[in-house]
Amino acid sequence: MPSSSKAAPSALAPIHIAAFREKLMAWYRLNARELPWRGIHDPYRTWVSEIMLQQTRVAAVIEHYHDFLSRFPSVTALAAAPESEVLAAWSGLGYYRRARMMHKAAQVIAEELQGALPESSTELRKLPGIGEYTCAAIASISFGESIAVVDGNVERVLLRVTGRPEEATAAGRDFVRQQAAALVPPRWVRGGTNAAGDHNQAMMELGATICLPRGPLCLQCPVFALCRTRGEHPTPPRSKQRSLPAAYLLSLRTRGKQTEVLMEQRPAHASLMAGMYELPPLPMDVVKELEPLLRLRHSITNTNYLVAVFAEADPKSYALRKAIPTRIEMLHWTPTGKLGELPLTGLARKVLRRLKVMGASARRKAEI
DNA sequence: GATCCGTGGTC
DNA sequence: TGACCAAGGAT
Repeated sequence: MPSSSKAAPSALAPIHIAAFREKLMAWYRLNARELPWRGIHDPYRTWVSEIMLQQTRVAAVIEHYHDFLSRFPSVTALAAAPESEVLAAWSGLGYYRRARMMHKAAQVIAEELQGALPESSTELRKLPGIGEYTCAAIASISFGESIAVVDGNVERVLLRVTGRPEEATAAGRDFVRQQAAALVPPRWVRGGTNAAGDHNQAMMELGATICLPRGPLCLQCPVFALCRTRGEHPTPPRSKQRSLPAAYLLSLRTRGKQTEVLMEQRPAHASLMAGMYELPPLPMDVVKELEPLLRLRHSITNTNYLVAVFAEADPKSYALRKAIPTRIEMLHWTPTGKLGELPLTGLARKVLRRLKVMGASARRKAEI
């Protein structure tokens, strides 16, 4: 334990830096997960993976990564696509601003940079959606630049290893940045080995698989011997969640051979999921006596929605449809086969799949 | 610097 | 069930 008020020597001693790197890399070579964006040599794909991975779990990214790339195989293809298609491919990943900004950045790259990503962190940083972490990640992984990444994993690893108490201050962040910078190896790229890029990925991998937020697996940790805390690292409490009921209408009709479903577009100026499509929301008082087709939970940031989906009890009645409070211009009958092309909210996508209105592979069918 | 932006798995 | 979390960025 670092204890005491006497300037605990929290920075890693220089002698330990080489040892840390070597132990980390030896571990990484044996234990790196095989991920779709590992071992590729395509800056565009690395960029896509890094944007998708922002605040998003690996499993969720894997579900979208291949589909996104088959729809938009290159920067120029992405730049040429309508925004709604980009959002449709992003549906379910959340933080839709990421998709909008990446789309804009692709247009800048296509129009001003001859379709090639900038190769330095400084130039990458100028693109929309690419911040301090992402520019360093792409520059090191794709181009071998010796620059440290600091994400949530790296921060946790370094605070634990050095024993510095967590402080949400500029000084605390500076400390972590300096430690990370001291650890990145110099540029060295030869035949499939990229010292800085591999080191950065190894740091994140250690945080993601060993130095876990709770219950770190210290006995499996390659740098256990160098660690000051052995996993002690209290984290500040978060704001607490609330639960709210929500109701939606599932309304289907037949036109010729097609089944259509009534969808509602969210306002273009909404702060949340602007312009995306969902099932029409119903006022709670309209449905309070009714039995839903489906109940499920859906959490958005700090709110846990207790969702119920209703259909007309009598198919010839329009009682629920008439109860939709939204302006009619925002409502659209959509053939079920085209749902995959629509920028659906994650909740709408989840409900439509659960009720088999939309197949899990509807997107692929729509492509053909 | 604080706040906002989504989701779904896990326990 | 509620709490917690995951490779941040923009404003």
